[in-house]
Amino acid sequence: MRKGEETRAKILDAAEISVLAKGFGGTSIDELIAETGITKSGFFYHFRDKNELAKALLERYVENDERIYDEIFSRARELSDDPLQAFLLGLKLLSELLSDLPNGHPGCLVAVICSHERAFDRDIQEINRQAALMWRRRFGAMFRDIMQVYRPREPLDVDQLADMVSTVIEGGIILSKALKEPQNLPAQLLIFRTFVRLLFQPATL
Amino acid sequence: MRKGEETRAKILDAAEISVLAKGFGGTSIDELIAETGITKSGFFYHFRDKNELAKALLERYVENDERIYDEIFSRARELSDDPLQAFLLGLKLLSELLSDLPNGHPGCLVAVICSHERAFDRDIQEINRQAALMWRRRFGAMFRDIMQVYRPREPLDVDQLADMVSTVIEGGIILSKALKEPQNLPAQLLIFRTFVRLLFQPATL
DNA sequence: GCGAAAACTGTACCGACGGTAGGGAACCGG
DNA sequence: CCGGTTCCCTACCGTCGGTACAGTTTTCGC
Repeated sequence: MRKGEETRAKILDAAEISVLAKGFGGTSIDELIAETGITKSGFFYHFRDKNELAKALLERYVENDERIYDEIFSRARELSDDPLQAFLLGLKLLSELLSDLPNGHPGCLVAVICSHERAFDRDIQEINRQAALMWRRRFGAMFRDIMQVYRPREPLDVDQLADMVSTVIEGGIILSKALKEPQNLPAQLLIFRTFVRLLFQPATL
Repeated sequence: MRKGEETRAKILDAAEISVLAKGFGGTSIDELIAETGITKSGFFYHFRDKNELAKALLERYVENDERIYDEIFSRARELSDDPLQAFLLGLKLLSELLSDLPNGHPGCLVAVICSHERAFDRDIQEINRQAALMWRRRFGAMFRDIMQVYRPREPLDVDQLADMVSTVIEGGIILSKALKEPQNLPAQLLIFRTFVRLLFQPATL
């Protein structure tokens, strides 16, 4: 029982690395079984087909993603009672975390799935959608808290503003990869941070 | 001679649709030749292999992309002499264009290539990088023009600010797809527009 | 209208890959 | 020691990317 989960995890580890580097089509099952030292039958014992592998991979990825966000923003919350300051601090911490990754962000599985749309069944697309909705809820709640205290200088839809956090992260990942400038993603996050600060800054002068 | 280019274009048309929908791995040559009514030998007469197809596809995509940006922002420039107003107008026009696409943005080939990194040779990755650099130059020039007239409320790196345009577009495409909300991308662009307006707005009150 | 190049077609083949089928075997807790 | 879990082994299938190469049609310049 525990052995099975161990093997499963090893497969998922190898698959995640390969998928983020080469896409799903570029990831062969033969390659995964070679890397994990398992046989083909062993692989298909754990996953009915490649689609189920993708599903398990995405589920694990999203869970982990949520955990990281939980950690960062709860830590930021501990450091400041003010919801705006806590959010800005959270963005800073996230930016630093991303900046410390030696080879840059390895890529977002949600984005990879989006680039393959039709190749996956509705299950997977629904997991993807729910992941994006969870981001929206998370950051939306933060902006609502902020708006209890600060008035934005421009009226903006809270959900759209919340989506912008994900937008900047996903877009930043792509640009970092295209430009081969890993520091681009954390930089983009900091610019967004400046925008948010500007948005809720009380009118000075 | 002209016939050859016609066939080539037909292949590229079919390939672009399929690649944006299913990724490169999900696009089979057999499928492309079926759709264009060509034979396999005919396909390989035009493209040595799949990699060369990808290269031609990306080159064509980037050229077209540049053309669209040229049109939109030169039109915006005609409508306003003020560089800030022209840029804000350009974003608005772009947002409207994207909003009018019935099924949303079909996807960005540059982003697809990024999700497949290792599967392509350096040629293609270099084209991708150059495309992102051209975006940076384009929008960077606009922001420099703006800064000749307006002082930003916060000091920001011009290139990073320029990259943010691409970031929001790429990220918006992904989020629109993940959420299955095509209107998300134009909405994100408008939020960014608000941010830019805020950034260069002279301090009021 | 003719000859040469361009633009294909047809056929046969290869290895890699995703996936299926089914018969085991080692391990492990009760 | 039984039985489930967790695999391994072998053999096989269809699809796909790609090669090889000979033959045919289409197009274009002269």
